[in-house]
Amino acid sequence: MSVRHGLLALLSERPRHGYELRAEFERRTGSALNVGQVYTTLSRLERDGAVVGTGDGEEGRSTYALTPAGAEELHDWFTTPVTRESRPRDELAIKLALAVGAPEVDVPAVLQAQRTDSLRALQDYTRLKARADAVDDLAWLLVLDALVFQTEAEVRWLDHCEARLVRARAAAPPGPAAAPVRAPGREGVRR
Amino acid sequence: MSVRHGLLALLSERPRHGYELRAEFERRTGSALNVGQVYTTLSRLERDGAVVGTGDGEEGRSTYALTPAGAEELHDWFTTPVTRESRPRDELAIKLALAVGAPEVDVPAVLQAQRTDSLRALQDYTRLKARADAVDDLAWLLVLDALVFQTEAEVRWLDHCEARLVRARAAAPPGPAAAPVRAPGREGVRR
DNA sequence: ACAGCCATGTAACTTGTTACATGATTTT
DNA sequence: AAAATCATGTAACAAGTTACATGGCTGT
Repeated sequence: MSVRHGLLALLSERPRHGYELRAEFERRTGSALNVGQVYTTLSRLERDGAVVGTGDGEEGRSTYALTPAGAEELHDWFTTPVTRESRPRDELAIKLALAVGAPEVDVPAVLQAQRTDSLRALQDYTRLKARADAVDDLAWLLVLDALVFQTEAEVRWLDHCEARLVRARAAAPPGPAAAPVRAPGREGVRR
Repeated sequence: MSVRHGLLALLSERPRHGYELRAEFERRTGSALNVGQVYTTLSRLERDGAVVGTGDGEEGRSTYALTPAGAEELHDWFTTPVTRESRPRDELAIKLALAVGAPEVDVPAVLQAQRTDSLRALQDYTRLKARADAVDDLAWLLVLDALVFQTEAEVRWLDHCEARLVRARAAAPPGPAAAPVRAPGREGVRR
């Protein structure tokens, strides 16, 4: 619900209309946002009593403002940490976890392709950061920092995966050997 | 589409039925999966010709198998890197980016709450890793490594945010001073 | 007999997303 | 005059998620 709460956050500064919300959201978070979604989200927010739309006289250009209920929802968002359980599935981790068990999958190639892409992305972020530093845009700088930190961690993880794979192959190299011990059951990270 | 492709990956090893798919998916990826979603996803896969269900005689227990089309879709998944653009929005980054502009938001408190939660999660993962190491479950180990790397990066980023905030406040401390320069426009990470 | 797990499936709903239709205003 | 951008909205759909209904099998 990043879009929903993001719109609430922008409306907490002052009332705005849809197109402006989209532009501000993209400018500060660097996350593209389809205009259509702004309007669908705004109607849902209005339905839930979190915002009110002031039908500005004629057609077109209706401005939305935060209600007390919306302010409360926003406050809850800011004070509740983002837990791992609340995040969407990590597609890359799932892909690798299932790749090592699937037949006919060249796992090192998968790792290499991913690393190449991540390193390229890292260069882009560094370039963008230099530009963002010049104009002193705090919000966008924080987002870029996050992207850099995450991508660096990803590259390190990919290296780590390769090392683990080498070790695993050394332990039980060719053909169908004795079936490895299976984990009996585990819990904890479950959503 | 992690679930869709994840199911394809499991079916590439051998045909399975729904309940078993759910159990294997959870066991290897540590990502909880509602049984209902397995069945809805399987029917979509069947609709798209990626799997075939063998209506096993009587009611109950129908087994699903990969088709050539499904194998191709799976191959594409494995060979295409996960780009930043294809990932879901980063809720935490968005939250912080908008928090620094919103009035009446205690940003340091937000950072602190998030850090506490992340550090707690980090401890959990370390404990789980010790257990996973013992039973030698490669897939699950890779997933845990990813969680650790990501969470560590997140904590470092939170520290970094705090430092940036301090610097920003030192540069333009109290009341409404001269309006800071606005970024004129920027593009690149857009989806 | 009953609790609990194995197993399959459906209905309803939410969020996110794209594509499209429409028109006003601004720039070239 | 034409092109681009501002601006609002609707329709349709994909993916994920929850809750529910149903029934078989197993262990106590």
